[in-house]
Parts: sequence; C-alpha cells; structure tokens
Amino acid sequence: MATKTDAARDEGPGQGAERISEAEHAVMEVLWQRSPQTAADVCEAVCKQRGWSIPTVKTLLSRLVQKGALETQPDGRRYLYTPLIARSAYVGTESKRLVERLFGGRAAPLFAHLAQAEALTPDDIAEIERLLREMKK
Amino acid sequence: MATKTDAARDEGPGQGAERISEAEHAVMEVLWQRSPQTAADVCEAVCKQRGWSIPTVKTLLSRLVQKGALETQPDGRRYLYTPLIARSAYVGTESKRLVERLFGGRAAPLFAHLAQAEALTPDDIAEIERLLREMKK
DNA sequence: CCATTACGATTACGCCTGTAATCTGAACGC
DNA sequence: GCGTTCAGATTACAGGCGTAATCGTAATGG
Repeated sequence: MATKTDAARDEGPGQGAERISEAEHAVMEVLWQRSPQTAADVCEAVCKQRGWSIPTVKTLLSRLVQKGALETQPDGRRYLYTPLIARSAYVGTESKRLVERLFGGRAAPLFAHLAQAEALTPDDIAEIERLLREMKK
Repeated sequence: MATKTDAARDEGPGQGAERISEAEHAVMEVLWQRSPQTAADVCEAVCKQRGWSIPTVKTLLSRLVQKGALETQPDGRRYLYTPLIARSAYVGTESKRLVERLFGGRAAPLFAHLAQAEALTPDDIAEIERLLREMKK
C-alpha cells in the first residue's frame, strides 16, 4: 500500500513525472513521433518552427532528462534520446488537470463548453457518437 | 534603463487578457462566484484552503488588476474587486489551448482519451448524449 | 600528433510565479 | 490631535522557464 504522499523521486514506469513545461513538451512531441533521436535531429524537427537554436534544444533535452522524462543512450560521443513517459500518460495527466481545474473534475461541462464554442466539427461529433456507441457495448 | 520592456498591449473588451497563472486563477474563481469582494473576503474564501496569507492574496489581486483581469472600485479605504473577463471566456481559452496543444485542435481525440481513461462517469455520458441530441435539432 | 570539430555540461540571465514582509498613508478610537 | 490600525503599494526573493553563449573534452581529418 503506497501512501500517496510519496513525492520523492519515484519513477514508476509509464506515467508522468516532474511536470513538463510548454517548450519541453514541444521537444517531447518530436521524440514521441520517432525515437531515439539525437539533439541535432530534434532541432531539425523544431528549431525552424519555433525559432530556436541548437543550444536551446540541448538545454530542454537536459532538463527533460533531469526530470526523468527522457532517457539517454550513448552513441559514440553523442546521446540518443528516448521518452521515458508515454505520450498517452502525459496527455491523460494534462487533460485531467484541466478538467479538474476548470470543470470541477466533470468532463461533461468541458464537452458542453466545446460544443457551445463551436469547437466541435461534424467529424468530431460523428466520432464521439461512434465512441459512445462503442462504450455502450 | 531603456531596456525596452514590451510595450503595453491593448485589451479588447471581453475575452482573455494577459495569461492568468494557476494561483491567480484560484483568486479569479472566488470572484467569479461572487463579486465584488474585498481582498479580505477573497482571503476568507481561499487562504485556509491554499495555505495562503493575506499578503499573498493582495499580491495576486494586484497582478490581476495589472493584467486587466480585474477591476477595482474604491469603497472607503479599500477596494472592491470585480472580474473584467468572463469565466466562460477564460475557460474557453484554456480549453482550446489544451485541445490545440495535445490533440491537434480536434476535440474528438480528447473525448476519446477521457473515455478510455475512464474519466467519464455515467452521468457525464448521459449528459453528453443529451447535448448531442440537442445539437442535432 | 595536432588543430579543428562536434558534443554534452556548465553558466547566464531576464521574466514570471509563488509567497511574503515591509512601507506609507488614511481612518478611527479616545 | 495622536497613536493604533488597516488598506493598498512597494520591495523581496527563490525557483522555474525560455533562450542561449561559453567551456571542456573527446573524436577526427590531416
């Protein structure tokens, strides 16, 4: 029985760790798409888009390693970086955090809000209906 | 001292302004629930819960005023604070930001994720079905 | 071998955030 | 009137974040 106040450095495999910032998240996305990759590879994928230079990417990579979100594997004189936390875990944590903060933990109000804000495309709606039907089974 | 701090950016009326932090958001919630209120009132509502002291609340209130999220109205020697941005606008902005960042702007994947993570209660599901039926009309 | 590269590591630095303490001035009790 | 009190305003300060330059060092091309 794990006391939930165990906030030390325990890295259970799979789920989120230290709280990933926005810039860091951009780096994670690249590695979730393909891994392992070198710092240069990652930069290739995001530097243009975000206006970053290589040192920035390296800093973010280091911080992510420190936070336990990435793992390094030496490859000659450089590292290959691989995610240690799954994208789905991250996404789940973040989604839950938002629902918690803004909608009292209830998902329906979120949905209502999206609907009302016309943030739902017909495709979204169709897909959601499909998912609902599937859940019913 | 001409360090060219960013120029003041003008605020259109109604929607989100300067980016409200987590602690600031807690303060906003209190004022969204009832307003106007004094700093002491707000503290009454959150200080215990968050372990804050009055100065903390005042700092947050000031920052929110600076950010254009609150408005003050003098009442004797103190202020009454009132939200300038609507909760729905804030919630909309934040929701959209998340959907954008994590789900490529598509709401269906968010829903799928919540469903899969069992973050949807039967009530949620019923409510969502109701909303869907309503949208169809 | 040696100069150049190509890496990661270390350091930098200003802004934002969380969390307050202190200052200043007006109102109130006496 | 005058000190106490209670507001807001000002200042503080550490840690995180965004963004990077610089340092130290190992591999590499001659």
